[in-house]
Amino acid sequence: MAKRGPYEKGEAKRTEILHAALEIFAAEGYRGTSLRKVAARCNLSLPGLMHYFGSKEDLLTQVLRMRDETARERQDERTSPESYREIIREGAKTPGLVELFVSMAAAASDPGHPAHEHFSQRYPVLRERVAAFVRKRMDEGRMTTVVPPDRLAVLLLAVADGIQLQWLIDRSVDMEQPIDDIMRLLDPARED
Amino acid sequence: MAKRGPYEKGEAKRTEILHAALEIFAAEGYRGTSLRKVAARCNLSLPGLMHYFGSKEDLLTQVLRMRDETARERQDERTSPESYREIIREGAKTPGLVELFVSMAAAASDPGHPAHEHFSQRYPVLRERVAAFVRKRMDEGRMTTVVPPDRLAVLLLAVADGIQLQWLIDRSVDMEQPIDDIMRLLDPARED
DNA sequence: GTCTATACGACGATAGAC
DNA sequence: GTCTATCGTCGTATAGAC
Repeated sequence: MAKRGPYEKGEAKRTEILHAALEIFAAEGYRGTSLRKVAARCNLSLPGLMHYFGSKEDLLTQVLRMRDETARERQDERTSPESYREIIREGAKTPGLVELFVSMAAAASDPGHPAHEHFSQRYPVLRERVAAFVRKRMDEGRMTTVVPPDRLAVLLLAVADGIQLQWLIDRSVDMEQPIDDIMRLLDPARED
Repeated sequence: MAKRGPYEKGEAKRTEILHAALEIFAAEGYRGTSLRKVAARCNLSLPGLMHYFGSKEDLLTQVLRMRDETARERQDERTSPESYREIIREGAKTPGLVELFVSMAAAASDPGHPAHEHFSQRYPVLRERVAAFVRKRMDEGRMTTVVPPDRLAVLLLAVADGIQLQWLIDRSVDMEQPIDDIMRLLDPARED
């Protein structure tokens, strides 16, 4: 561990590729972006790029994973309507990545897809985190208890994903408003 | 108009192709299904199929359009939580078509995509239909008025789309439960 | 381990004959 | 209206240089 390992250069290149891929897909979208373009950006031949990633889907999966991790780091441990909005606001800046996320999620419905495991793990984790937040709010008396936390978590995640789908088609759709609306509807102190 | 036009056979073949495409994509999913497979099913060469549709995306767009129309016919004019659930229940039988819908929606975020116009028209229509339903419920005093109908429509559609995304990854997710939950949350007569 | 060169099969698309 | 033939590009696989 004292001496730097033999993989130092490789790891750096791997990261460079992931960043380049993220950039290109963010700019040009999922469709019409080829691995050869990504390879060229990294001054690499196509097989040179494939040395690091088993397949295109493998590369894309790791792009999503990296994106997920940086988003989580920024958010730390706290979950709140504000961090919720923050993530959405961040996504609004990069339509290409939202498109990538949605396309990958659809493709990953096949259990054989490399990203299937990623999403299979991701959703339960997100659900549990949201459920924990909901429970806290309930304890504070700031959230209705007519629907149990785990089901409320599914509902809240659905709102976030679904609004992104509508926004992809029509950028004038406000992605934060529905978040505000659902939170207000869940507030027991609201005046009807 | 009295005599049948010269397009009679062509129209029949066109419909046959659309049905074959829908079948194959429902069975094998969006990914990994080629036009050559669809052409073979119709006893046609690839260029023979392309004669009817300008491009693959064009064909897929018309598949979605056809699917949409049959769904609407079944539903008639009435919009209700029950018809809402009915559509979802129908979708649950054909994961391949749900995947197709989601993938197309993502791809159609590009204004140049053939399906962009389809989705651009579809969402406002759906929103208005749901909003009309919401307004009726409000008038009957069976729905909260804290959030205006048009915003509630966006919210309800987001729930429906979002839950499909979660279900694509994890088929054990109940797609009807969140619908029930949100309707309950919107009911002013609910006991908190 | 890192990378280039080359080749393969399949895809969507097009040109032109019949 | 439908075909055969062909094109360019895609993701992928293999051989081998350094």
